[in-house]
Amino acid sequence: MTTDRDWSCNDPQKRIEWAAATTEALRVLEGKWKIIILCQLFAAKGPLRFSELERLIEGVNQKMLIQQLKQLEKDDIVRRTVYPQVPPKVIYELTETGFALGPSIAALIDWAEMKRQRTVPTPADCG
Amino acid sequence: MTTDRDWSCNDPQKRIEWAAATTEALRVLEGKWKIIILCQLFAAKGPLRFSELERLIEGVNQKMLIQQLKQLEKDDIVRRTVYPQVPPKVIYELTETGFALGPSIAALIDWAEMKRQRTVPTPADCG
DNA sequence: CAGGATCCGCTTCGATACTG
DNA sequence: CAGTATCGAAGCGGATCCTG
Repeated sequence: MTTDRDWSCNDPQKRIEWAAATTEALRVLEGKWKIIILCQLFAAKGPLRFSELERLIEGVNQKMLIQQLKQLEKDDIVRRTVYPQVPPKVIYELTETGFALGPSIAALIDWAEMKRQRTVPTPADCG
Repeated sequence: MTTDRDWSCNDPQKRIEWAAATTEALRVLEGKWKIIILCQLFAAKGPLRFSELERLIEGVNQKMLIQQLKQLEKDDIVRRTVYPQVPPKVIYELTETGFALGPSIAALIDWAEMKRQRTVPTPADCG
């Protein structure tokens, strides 16, 4: 893991520039559902249909899902493929850039799992 | 890396339950500035003062920074320590749970860096 | 099935001004 | 320095109706 990498910088001005550039790059992940969408796409290990995403992501509605997918597509994180048939079929999958997020997503999923195991079996539940 | 881990599940119902639980766990990272804040705290390899965070995170305003930090504190991701002195000094640092996000954060930073290097030197700039 | 368009209320965000 | 208070702007969420 790269946990021990050193991003700090002796030059305060460069440190701020680095921070600004990082902020800018992460801006494409802004949006309430984007990381969750990416988690599901990554965990699926393959393309997902719109309806599958909708079912996997609890609490999202069509409008928001479409909006966030559009932005991810525009930012070249996911690719949208339309099959010209009736009824229509549209699949979403990670682009190369999106797939490069794999390590982050995997680590996030692991973290979520750990957090869940740590918080679910609370002693308070035993009365 | 855990990129080759298998989170998929043969049982569709369990797959949906897993997705819901993951969504729920990731909810604490919702908010426009949280991941960016965590990136900066992680890259700093130590506590940061409020004013330092403010300087490092371009585009954030005091109100949002305070709000997001408060939520992160409530969710036990960051710890807030007040030094009772004049002028006031408050530091923020990762808790154990927050620090456990290290691998994700590190990978996100790497991704941002890669994305930057890939998109900045665009051939279009050469006319 | 996979959207698109619009309206509406709610929540979040952003800018400025002010406080201990 | 590290916050609060306030207010307008933007984003989110739900409902409804429509297209191919």
